Amino acid sequence: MTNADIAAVFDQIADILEYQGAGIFRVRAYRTAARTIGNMIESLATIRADATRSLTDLEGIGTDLAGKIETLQNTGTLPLLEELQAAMPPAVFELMRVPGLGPKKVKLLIDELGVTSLDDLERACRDGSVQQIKGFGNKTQTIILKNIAFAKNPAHARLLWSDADTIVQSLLAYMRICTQVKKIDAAGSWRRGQETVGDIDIVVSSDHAQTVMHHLHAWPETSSVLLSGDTKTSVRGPRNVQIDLRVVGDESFGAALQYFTGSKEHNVRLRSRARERGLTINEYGVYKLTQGEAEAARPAHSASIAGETELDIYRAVGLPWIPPELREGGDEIIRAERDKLPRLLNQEDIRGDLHMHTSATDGENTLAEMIHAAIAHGLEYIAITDHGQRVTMAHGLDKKRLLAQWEEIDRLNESLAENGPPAIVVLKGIEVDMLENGGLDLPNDVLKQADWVVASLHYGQKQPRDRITARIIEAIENPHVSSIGHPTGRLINRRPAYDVDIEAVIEAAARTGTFLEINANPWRLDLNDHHAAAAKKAGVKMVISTDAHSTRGFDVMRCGILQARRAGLEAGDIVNTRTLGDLRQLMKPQLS
DNA sequence: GCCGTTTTCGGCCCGACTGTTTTCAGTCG
Repeated sequence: MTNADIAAVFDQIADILEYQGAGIFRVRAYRTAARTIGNMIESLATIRADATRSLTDLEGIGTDLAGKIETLQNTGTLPLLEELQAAMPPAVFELMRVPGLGPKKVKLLIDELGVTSLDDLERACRDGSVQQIKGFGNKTQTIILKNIAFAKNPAHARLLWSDADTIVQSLLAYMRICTQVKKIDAAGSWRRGQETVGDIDIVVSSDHAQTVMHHLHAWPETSSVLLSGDTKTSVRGPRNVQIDLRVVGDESFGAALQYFTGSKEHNVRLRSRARERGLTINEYGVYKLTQGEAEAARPAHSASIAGETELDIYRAVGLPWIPPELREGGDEIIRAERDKLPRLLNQEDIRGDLHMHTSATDGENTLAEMIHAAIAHGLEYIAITDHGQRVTMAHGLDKKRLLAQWEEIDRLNESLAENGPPAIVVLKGIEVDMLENGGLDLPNDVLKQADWVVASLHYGQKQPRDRITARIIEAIENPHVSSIGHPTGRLINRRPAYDVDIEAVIEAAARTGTFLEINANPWRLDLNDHHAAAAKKAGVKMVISTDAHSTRGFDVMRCGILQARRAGLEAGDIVNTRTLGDLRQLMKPQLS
C-alpha cells in the first residue's frame, strides 16, 4: 500500500468515527495522521525497513497508529475499518454533501426516516416528514430542500484558482468603492494559492460593519444572501460560489486575516503554540491568559497584545511571518521556529518562458506576435516549442517545417540584434512526443540542432504503469531532451494523471540532469506541489512554463509560481530564473 | 488517539450564526 492509500484509510476512519459521534480528538488524531502521511515524500515502507527509525517518530503517529500502518502494509486491510464500514448506512456521505447537514442531523434523518439517498431525502422534505423530527422545523426543512438541489448540481465543484482569482479581483474592486471599507483582503484557499478554491473569504476592517455587509448584498453579482449577522455575512456570487465576508475593527485586521487564511490545521497548531506560551489567539487578536483563565470556559481576556497585522500575530508567538502558501499544517511552524523557511520564488525572479506554441501548430498567434507579447511581458528569452509531427490533430511539425521555422527564428534573432542588445532572445525549440512504442517523433539528428527540447506524452495515456514510466525515462535519458513537459498529464477536475512511477521519473531526472516542468496552465499545474517538493529534495531542477497557445497565455505564469511556492521552491530551484547564459551552463552536455 | 523542559493523565483552538430553543446544539470555517 502506498502512503496515499494509507492516508485515505485513516481519513475514511475519521469520517466514519465523526458520523458515529466519537470523541472529536480521536477523530482529529486520525486526520492528523492522514495529513502527515499524505504530505510525506518518503514512503512508509522505507522507514519501516530502516532499523534505526520508527514510525512513531512521525508527527501524530503513536504506537496504536504505527501498528495499524503495519497491519495495512502486511495484510492490505484493517479490521477496524471493516467493522466501521459494516455498521455504516451507505447514504451517509451522499447526505453530508448537503450544506447545513452534518453528522448529527444526517444520523437523525437516517434513524428516524430511513432515508437512503438524496432523492429519498427530497421526497421526505416535500411530504413534510422532515419537520416532524425533534430539533428540525419548517425552516430547516425548506433549507434542506433548497440545498439538495445545490448538492446535486455538478457545476458546483471547486473552482480553478485562476477562475476564483477573476472573481476575487472584481469583488475587491467593487468593495473598495464603499467608503466605510478601510482595509480589505481576500483570505482562505485563494490566498494560500491552492489549485482549486471552494469558497471565497473576504476580510474587511471598518467601523460600520452593517454598511459594509449591505454593500456586498447590493453587488450586482450577488444572487442570494445566505446568512447575515452582526459582523459576518455569506452570499452566493458569480458561478454560485459562496462568498464569506467578515468585518472587524482596524486593530484586529491582521488577526482576522490570519485566521481566515487558515488552513484550519495550521491555525490549530498556531493556537496550540500560543497556549503553550500562556497566550490565546482568536480572530480579534492575541491575548494573555492570566492564572485561572486558562481553565475558564470562556476566558475574559485582557487587552490584546497583537492583532493589527499578521506579522504581529506570528511575532507574538515567537515566529517569523509564514507565507500563506506554506500554511497547510505540515512542518511549517517547526521550520519557522528554526528559521528554516524557504525564501520562496517570486514573479520578478522569472526571466524566460520555455514552452509555447504558435499558429504553425495549434497556437492562435504567429511567431512574431508571440515574440512581441513576450517582450511586453518583460521576458529576456523564450523558446518556441510547437508540437512534433505525431500530434497530427494540431498539425504537428515534421522535419522540413521545423527546420523552416528555425530559419525564421534565426532571421528574427538577427533583426532583434540589429541595433544593439536584443530585447529578447528566441530559442529554437520543439515539443517532441513520446511515441506509444517508445522513441520520439523526431530523430536525434534534428533534435541536436535545437536550443531547447521539451518531451511530452500525449498518446497512449492509458498504458500500464511500467510502460508509461519506461517511455518517460527513455525520453529523460535522451541527451537532447532538456525537460519533460507536464510530467503526469492530469487535468484538474477533468482527467486523472497517467499511471506513472513518479519517484522513478524523479530519480532518472536527477541522474541525467533533465529538468522537470511545472506546467503553469491552471488546468494542469503539473508537476503538483508534492511532486515538485520531492523533485527538489532529489536535487532535480525544474522549469515553470506557460505552455502558451496565444499571446494571452503568458498570464498563467503566476499560477505556476504559486504552485512552486506551495512546494517550497526557491528561485535557485527553477532554471528559468537564470540568465540565458547561466541556463545554458545548467543544461545537459550534448553528444556531439 | 497523541503527547509531555511543570505533566504518563488530562489536556487537546476558537468564535459566529441559525433554528428551535427557554439556554443550547449543530454546523461551518
